[in-house]
This record gives sequence, structure tokens and C-alpha cells, in this order.
Amino acid sequence: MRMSKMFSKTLREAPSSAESKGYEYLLRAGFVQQMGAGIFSLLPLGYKTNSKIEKIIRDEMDQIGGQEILMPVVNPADIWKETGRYYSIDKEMSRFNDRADRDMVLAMTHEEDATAIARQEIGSYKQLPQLIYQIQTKWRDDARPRAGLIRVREFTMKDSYSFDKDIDGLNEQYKEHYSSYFRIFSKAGLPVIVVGADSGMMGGKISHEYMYLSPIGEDTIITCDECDYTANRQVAEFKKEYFKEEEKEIEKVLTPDCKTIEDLCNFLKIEKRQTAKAVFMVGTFINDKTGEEEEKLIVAIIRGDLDVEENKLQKAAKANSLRPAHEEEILAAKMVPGYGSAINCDPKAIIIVDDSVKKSNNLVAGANEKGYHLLNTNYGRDYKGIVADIASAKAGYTCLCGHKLKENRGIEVGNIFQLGTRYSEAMNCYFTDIDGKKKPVIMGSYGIGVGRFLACLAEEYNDEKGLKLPITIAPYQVHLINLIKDTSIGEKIYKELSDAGVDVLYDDRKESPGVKFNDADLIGLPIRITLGNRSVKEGKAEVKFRSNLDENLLFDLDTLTQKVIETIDSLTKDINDKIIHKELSL
RNA sequence: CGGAUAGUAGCGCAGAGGCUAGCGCGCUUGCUUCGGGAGCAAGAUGUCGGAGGUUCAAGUCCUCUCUAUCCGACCA
Repeated sequence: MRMSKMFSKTLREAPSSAESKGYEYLLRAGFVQQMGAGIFSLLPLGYKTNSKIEKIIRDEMDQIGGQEILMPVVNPADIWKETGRYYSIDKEMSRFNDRADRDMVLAMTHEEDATAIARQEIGSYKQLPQLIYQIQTKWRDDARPRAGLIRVREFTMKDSYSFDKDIDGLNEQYKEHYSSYFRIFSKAGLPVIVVGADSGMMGGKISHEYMYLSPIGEDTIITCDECDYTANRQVAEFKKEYFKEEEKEIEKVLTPDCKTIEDLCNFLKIEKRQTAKAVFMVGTFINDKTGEEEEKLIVAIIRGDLDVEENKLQKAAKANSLRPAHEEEILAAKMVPGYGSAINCDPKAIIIVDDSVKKSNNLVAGANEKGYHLLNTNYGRDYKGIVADIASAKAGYTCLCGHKLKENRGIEVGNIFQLGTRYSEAMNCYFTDIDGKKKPVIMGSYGIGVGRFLACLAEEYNDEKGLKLPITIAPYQVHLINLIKDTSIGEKIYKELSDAGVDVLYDDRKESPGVKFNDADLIGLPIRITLGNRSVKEGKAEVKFRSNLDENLLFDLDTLTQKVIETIDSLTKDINDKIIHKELSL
């Protein structure tokens, strides 16, 4: 490609909307352009990179037996009504009516589609296992897109769907994806860690997320260096210490102005772990069949030294969504904010008790009366509820193995889910097994956000001058800069390299050297060849690596193409040598 | 959806009642220059986000609205 003909231009200053380095460079180098909130176009450089990422993904998916298909973005709402997600997913899924007033949706994921396709094609165990995948546009009307390409509304996703006759088959395909994803990310040079995850609205059981660790990430990942435990905070477990003593009688005490646990502890001169606090939420419960919504007050009781993890709470309460309760709602259920507990509350409220509370006793809790608390409250004796782990893990807490946990921010670039029969049963996707019986197909679904993948690479590979993407995914392998007025040598080398199959970006513009070097730094192609009078006079070209601009090599012009190909091979080999082979045992 | 900020030339910004809206970069033409964002000269570019209103006079004040960004709620 000749830079003189290139569609996009580079920007000297960052557009004001760019707040992360990676995103700033993607904009300035002309990889992407924003169209609206969370809506982007990929310009030629961005699209070339995107295509290289997709190729790595396709190769890997094909390798584990995937067959590429393409499903529609626009779906009849019927299939989404079959699984109930038409009702359970809120505004994030966009809906409209077609000319005949039929309900339509923009598919935000394709479990429904994949299942609808599979039920047509699969009838016998002899056809299983199967794996289909697609790389396709998703629209998710996120309430708040942010951070450039990290959280967008329209994006490209690789999603694959596995179909098996039994759990062993599912486990097999799940493990294949587990390993395959590591190879995909490492081939592109993106460091990721895998974490145990919440299966969220997918509704399955086992699931993992692939996280790129970055301070701009929106997920919190809990890890243990000692036993390699890693989990999204939404599901992370930790070891709680319990304190049991002889059970004492409940006792009401005056505790003026003690609306927070801190005030209460200072006033009573006790530790936070000796208290039980109540957190009030309102959960929405949706009937999958009718779409009817119902709201119920949820009271979460947790020991004062811990915090509630809303995701865990939502699961324990089996709620569709949660929001903080308003004061009136709390009062209506006979509880008092600031002095609340589950004791003598409205029986219609759902009480979820963290196991820390069940296993401790004689805790100080609210008396549901302004200015009063109760000493020595005990779960079981004084109130009952659903016991679950609803506590949020934090750095410094103790891992189940006994060591200290750490926390990091991360960006989810991929996920794998075991769906089981959630979709096949709901959508009547059955096969006849060897024993002649009809059984639901067992499914898994596996996603990679392609645009987010690119965004993460841009975050990972940059410096104060611009991008420096790895050779496996950089839009071009070589940046050829001609500084000589007589362009004949530049033209000759450009042709030689191109003919030899090298991906070259040739700066043939009539620009000053400074402009050319700065643009080359910004776009950051891995290998830079500079043709200048100094070296060309001696029959040589200068070669630099974007990853280390201080080192300057001289290659003979006669053998340049050959040497460049060798260099490309060696850079590629460096990355391939670092491909992570990791297996999951289930 | 709540809170905050911002919309003026392709990009970054100034102009905060006064008559013809500016600066830097970029863009166009010419000459010179040619190894780290060149110099000189001559140019072009705006419905001041939109709609209403106040005023003799509105980028400038008021109302409404749209859009974007950030914080939060939310997030397969």
C-alpha cells in the first residue's frame, strides 16, 4: 500500500474524547473513526488488523472442528419468546416491528438462532457432536458505552455453539475451546488470564472468562498467587473466619445516631465482625412464559465486616435484576433504614443470609426502631432465611488455600459457557439417542469480542510515540520509508518486497522526513526500512524494529528482500514460541 | 436512567451582549528546503449543534431539544 493513496490520515492531536492511550492512538493513526456513542467504523488500517485477528480465530476454530456459518442479525421475536429472554432481557436488546407489525429483535447473541438451526438439522446421535461458529455483528444497546472500543454497542463477535449428546461430549468441546482460546490470544500477543465466572444471563453452569488485565478494565478479578485461584469478583470465594461463643439472650439497647456500622461499633466499643448489617434491595422477578414482572424486597443480612456482592445476592434470591430499595419500600416492609434487621420484618420480604452470619452468633443487629439495636441476635433462633455466600471478595482476604488474595482490574475479551440443556429444552431441540430415546441436545457457547480484542492489543502495545502492534496482527509487516528524492530505488524495493509476499506500507509521500518518521512511529508497524542517502550510497538500507527504535541495523540492498523475509519469520517465530498451551481438567 | 461537563473550520482551542467570528495545526497553489512534525509568499474553509424567545443588536442572555464525553446505576 502506498501511503500517498491511503484513505485515512493521521492526526497530530488526539481528539478530545480519547482518554486511554490505546484508543487515542487508534484514532490518531486512523485505525477507527467514531460514528456515535459506542458505534465505530473500522478504517483500512483498523480493518486490516481486525482481519488478521479474525484469521487467527478462524484458523483455531477450524482446527477444533468448527464449521463457519452466518446467522441473521435481525430475528423474529418468536425464538426469543421461546426461551423467555424476550422478556427477561431489558432495553439492552433492541426491538422493532416489521411492516406486518411482527415483533422483531436485533440479536445480541445467538443461542436462540443456533438452537433454532440445530433443531432443524440434528435428529440423531450419529450427527453429534457438532460445532458451528460465526464472526458477526452484534448490537447491544448498552446504557453507557465507554472507553473507546472497550465497551461499545455495535461490535463484531466470534461466537461458537457446540452440540453434544452427553455431558462428556460437552466437556470435551469445552476443554477444546479452553485451550484454543489461549492459543488465539497468545498468537495475537495478548496476555490473558482465565477466571472462573458467572454464567449470568446465559443461564448455564460452568463458565470461564478470558481477561486482559488493565487498570481501565471494568471487571475486578480476584487471584491467589499461591494456589492459582482466579475468579471474577462476582463469584469469587474466600475463607471467612467465624466466631462462636455461648448463645446469649437478645437485648434491646439505645444506640442514638448509629446509622452506620462504624458509628455503631464506636458507640458499643465492639468490632465490625460482631454486627450483622442489613442491605435492602428490590429484585425483579420475571415469569419466563408470560413475561409478567414482579418486584420483591430482598433483605441481605451480612456480617458487618463484609460487603454484599450484588451478583451473588441476585443469584441466591433467583432475581432477574436488583436495584437498591427506596426508603419507603423498606419502611413498608416494617424495617427501618439504618436500624434494620430481618427480625420481625414483613414475611413477604426475601431474606438472604450470608453464611458468615449463620456461623457466627450473638451479633448486634438493628431493632427496626429508630435509635435502637439488638444485642445477641442469632440466625435460626431470631429469624430465618436463605443461607448463601453473598459476600464480596477483596484484596487481603484469605484464599480458601490460606494465602492472601489479590485483586486486579480486567477486561473480558472472551468467555466460554456450558449451557447444558437450557436452550435445547426450551426450544425443543432434541435428538434420538442410541437407546431410541429422545433427549435434549447438550450445548455450549463460546465468545470472543473481536473489536475489544483489538482495543486491548492497542492498550498493551504502545509507548509515548504510538502503537507497536505485534507482527502477527499489525496491519502491515513492514513500513518502507523513502527519503530520497529520486524514487527509483524506493519503487524497486517496494515492488520486490510486495512480489515476495511481504505486507508493505510504502511511504512514497512528498513529506518531510520528520512527518514520515512520526507517522511511522504512530502507526507502529513492526519492521521499518528507511531508504536515505546516507546508507543507500553504500548500498544499504536501515532497518529498525518498532519495539526497539534505538537499535539500527543495516541490510544490503541486494539481499534486502530475503533478509526482511527472514526477519519477519523470526519475529513471527518469537510469538509462536510463546503460544500458551494450557489445558483444563474438569 | 440519575449527576457533571462540553458542542464555534478536518483536529485542538479562543471569543462571555456591539456591528466584518478568530488562533495553532491541517488543507490548496507557487518557490525554496529535504534524516525527526521545514521556510517564505499567496489562498480556501463556518448554517457558532438545532428550534423557539428576550433585545435596537445574540456564539454570547433565557427556554426547550439533540448530540457527545466523564462519574454513577446497569452490563450476555
